[in-house]
Amino acid sequence: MGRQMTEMLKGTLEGIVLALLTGKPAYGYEITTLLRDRGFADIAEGTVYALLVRTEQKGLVDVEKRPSEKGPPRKVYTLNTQGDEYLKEFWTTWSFLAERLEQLRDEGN
Amino acid sequence: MGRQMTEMLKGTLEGIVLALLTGKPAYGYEITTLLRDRGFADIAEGTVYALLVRTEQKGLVDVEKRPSEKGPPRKVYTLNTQGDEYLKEFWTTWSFLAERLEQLRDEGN
DNA sequence: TCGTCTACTTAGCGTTACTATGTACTGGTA
DNA sequence: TACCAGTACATAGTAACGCTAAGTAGACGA
Repeated sequence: MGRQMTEMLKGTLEGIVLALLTGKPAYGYEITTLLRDRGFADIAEGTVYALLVRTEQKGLVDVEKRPSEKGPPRKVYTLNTQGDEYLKEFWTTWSFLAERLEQLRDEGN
Repeated sequence: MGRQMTEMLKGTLEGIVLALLTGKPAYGYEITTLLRDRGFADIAEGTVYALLVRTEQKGLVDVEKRPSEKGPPRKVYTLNTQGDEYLKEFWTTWSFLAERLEQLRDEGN
């Protein structure tokens, strides 16, 4: 992973994961594959699990343990009301930043 | 400053500052005011100075000391060739991220 | 003299993503 | 049976970055 991308993901990866959870609950391993499918090929598993633990501690997601046919039990994460609220703030913050950056890039010639 | 914004600025603030330097050299204090004018009202001075030190150590900018009429001498930063290269990479990285996020937001309903 | 504006510096902190490694279960195959 | 790949989660240690807070220092007006 490039250094720039690593730093840029700080703060955004959380939003990305929460956005992936809107409407459809998912478990950690599943989320890492979803991320890979979306082009985030180099995000380490450990990163995702640590992030999920944090979001749970912040009370943004509800967790349910379900047996798997293929391995250890899955921890299924569901976005709750607080998480939805938090995600809205995320989009607001991101929009602000994206607008300023777009403007800067346009000026760049 | 919101926690989300603080985290999101990691990685992007550097690009923002380098972008501000394209074409027109500037000194630290000036850059903080430029940032404020652009809506980044809450970015601490210390943050900017530390960032400038880092960019200098990475060899992305050239520095020149010039006397000021109103206080201590200014350290004027100019984007050099390496910095320009780095900024290009920044835009590439950011575009990638912005596209994925835009897509995610669109799906969000 | 005091406060304000200009201008830069730095030590310590919290948060985050990455690296690396480990545990544990299932199923296929040699 | 032994081994390996795939599934699924966990965690200790590290690097990088932005923030807080405090400081130094010069110019200038009240």
